[in-house]
Amino acid sequence: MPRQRKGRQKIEIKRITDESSLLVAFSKRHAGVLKKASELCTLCGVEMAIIVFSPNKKVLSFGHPSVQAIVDRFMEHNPSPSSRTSQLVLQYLNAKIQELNTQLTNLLGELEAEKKTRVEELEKLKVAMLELKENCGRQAEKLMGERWLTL
Amino acid sequence: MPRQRKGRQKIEIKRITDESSLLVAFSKRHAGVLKKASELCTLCGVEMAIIVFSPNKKVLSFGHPSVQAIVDRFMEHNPSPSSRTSQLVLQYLNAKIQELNTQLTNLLGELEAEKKTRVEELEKLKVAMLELKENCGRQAEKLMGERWLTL
DNA sequence: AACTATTTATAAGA
DNA sequence: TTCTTATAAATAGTT
Repeated sequence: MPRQRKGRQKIEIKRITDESSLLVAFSKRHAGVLKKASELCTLCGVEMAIIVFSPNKKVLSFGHPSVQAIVDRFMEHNPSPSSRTSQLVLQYLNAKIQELNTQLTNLLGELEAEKKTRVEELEKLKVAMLELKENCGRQAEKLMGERWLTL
Repeated sequence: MPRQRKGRQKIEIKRITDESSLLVAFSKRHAGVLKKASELCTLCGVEMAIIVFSPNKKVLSFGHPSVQAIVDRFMEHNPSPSSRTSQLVLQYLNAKIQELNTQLTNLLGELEAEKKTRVEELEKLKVAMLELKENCGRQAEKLMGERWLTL
């Protein structure tokens, strides 16, 4: 090299104000973090995930064996409020369905019983009516027989 | 320093076999990764999270502003199969409940109608029976009247 | 946990 | 974005 250059300088760890320097720094350091992470995984055989929202609002992620696997495992240890809530909602809905099913079964039974009762009542009345009719005829015959005797 | 020491040596990036060396390396490198991550957050103002399952199976995590916030945001972008599934289950259960409610309403209506029909039929038969009874009496009177005339 | 020789990461420049 | 290089920072091996 023809002349001496500055090379790396010590920097203060605070928000970089110049936008383009920030993007360059992000790109380099993000790559650096991922490299260190993958080395950690290989050297120590551990499982881990990194999720980053870049300055351009893009989602960058790293995961060994996969981000999804790690996040899922994490959620088991630390369930989020929202997942707790949907667990509760699920339990509630299941209970509600059981309840409605029970109600339906009971109501169907009641309806069946009602229909059966109706048929039975009609049958009884039919029998009663036939008896009434017969009784009416017998009484008329008896009446007529008595008249003949008194004459 | 009294004598020259070896200092840092280049290592191959492959699983460390000696368990205690592995634990030491994990501890140092894990700290290193978290430091790099926190510098990245400060320098570039980005949000990120790191989740690690240590060799001792403990969950170690870093998050800016919080692991939960980052994971939640990530899940919105990349819903896991399990959360997709529970969304579907939720939809299904809600639909099922609507259906059961409709069935219940219909069944209640049917039961009401059945009861009403039963009452009406009984009423009609009662009226018919009374008519029959009266008719029977009238016919008897008529019969008796005829008899007196022929005598 | 501390030390330090050395490797590795990276800020600045091109 | 990518390469180069001087230098800061991380860390392997040792104590």
